[in-house]
Amino acid sequence: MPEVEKGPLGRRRGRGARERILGASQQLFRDQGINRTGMDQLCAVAEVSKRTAYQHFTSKDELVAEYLRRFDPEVLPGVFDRTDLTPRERLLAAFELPPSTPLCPYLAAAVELHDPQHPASEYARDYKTAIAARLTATAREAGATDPEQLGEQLALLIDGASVRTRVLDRDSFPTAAAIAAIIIDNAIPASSAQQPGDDRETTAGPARPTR
Amino acid sequence: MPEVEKGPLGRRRGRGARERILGASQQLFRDQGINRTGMDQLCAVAEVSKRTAYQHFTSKDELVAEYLRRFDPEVLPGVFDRTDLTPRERLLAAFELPPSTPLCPYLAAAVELHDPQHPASEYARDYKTAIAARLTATAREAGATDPEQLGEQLALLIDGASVRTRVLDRDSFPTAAAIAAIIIDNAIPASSAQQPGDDRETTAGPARPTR
DNA sequence: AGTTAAGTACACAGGTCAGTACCGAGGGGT
DNA sequence: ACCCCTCGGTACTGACCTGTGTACTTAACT
Repeated sequence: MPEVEKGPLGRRRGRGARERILGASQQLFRDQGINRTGMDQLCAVAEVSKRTAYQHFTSKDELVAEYLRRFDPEVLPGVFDRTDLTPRERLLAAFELPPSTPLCPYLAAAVELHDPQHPASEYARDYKTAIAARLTATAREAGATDPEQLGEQLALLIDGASVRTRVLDRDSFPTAAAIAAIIIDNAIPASSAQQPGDDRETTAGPARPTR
Repeated sequence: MPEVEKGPLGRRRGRGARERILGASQQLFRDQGINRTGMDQLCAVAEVSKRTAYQHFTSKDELVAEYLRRFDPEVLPGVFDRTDLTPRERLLAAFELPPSTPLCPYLAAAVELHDPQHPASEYARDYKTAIAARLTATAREAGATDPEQLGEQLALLIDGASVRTRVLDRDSFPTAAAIAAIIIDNAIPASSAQQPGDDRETTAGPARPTR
């Protein structure tokens, strides 16, 4: 029989059922979407019995919320901690995502669930606000005259690139990065704390890869 | 009983079942999403029997595809026909949508269906490409040095504003319009008839009307 | 050892959804 | 008046999905 391996020594698939469930959620929700992924299939992939799953998460909704909470310490936030980059470079680095990035899971969840009251939707809103705040802080660091505005604008560019990449099935982040380079330079008076006029040449590097 | 009115004179709700079905689709798919709208509810709202619905559309998938096809002659395309505006004004007018605009149905469908092979997904791709082409044409008319790039960029801004408005529950089109104003001026040489390559001074001028 | 927490297997309740079958009835054109 | 097309109502099938109940097995801790 296709028993995976729960022999007398294989400790029966281990003790960390919760981790395996969340791992399977990341894979399946990303590949198939939330609504099209049933708990049966999820448990099969996680190699966990359904009973166990519902002992860890009282409902699928709760699992979805926890699944989103799992992305917090990864993805974009890593960009803001790179002290080897100037603030301006950090703002642009947010657009250099690996080509396999599918669709921001928060956007996907908000659209799929279609219920602003759903805990996952509210958490998505919080996350988006937090990302914009991070961008705003970095924009302020970079010397933007209106950091709030620039942060919000950059956040919009990221979301636009993410959703457009999905719909067109073609990487749209270079296009967004080109826009970002323009509005960043436009939002910083002359040069916040450097020699004036010398940001023209630097943009030619990472700001040109449009499409 | 709450019979709506199909009395001996109420002509039984008329002959146009197909129109009522599509009308109900627009309302329900917009308000509840595609996946969360069942055919039973849809038929009830359309005041149409299920039998009739499946005589007009062989499946729900086909209905969804037809529902998307219905948006063609409306929404954005109306902007491009406004001859009372200059090309540049027409590009900006694309961001002045009524505040009740929920989420581009093509984006919603592509995310909800989660299947690039679905006819509706392919049609969404075609539509997005067509919109970008329209923007590109207008950008060329406005004298942009790289109309393809500007058209693609503006399309990304529209989609970003649309999806972000949904997720944040707050109108993001003004933010997108501010970005659009900057990149449009940045992409048009000086006043649409000068030598390219010198986009330095033009960016500071009318690129401020943000939120 | 023995106890307890965690996990397993499997069946099943209860609901929803897409799609169909059957029959009846109205309405419009000719 | 005729016929035929369209629409209505309703019950139904089969699939799938979330969530639960029950009895059993294993790992870890003391």
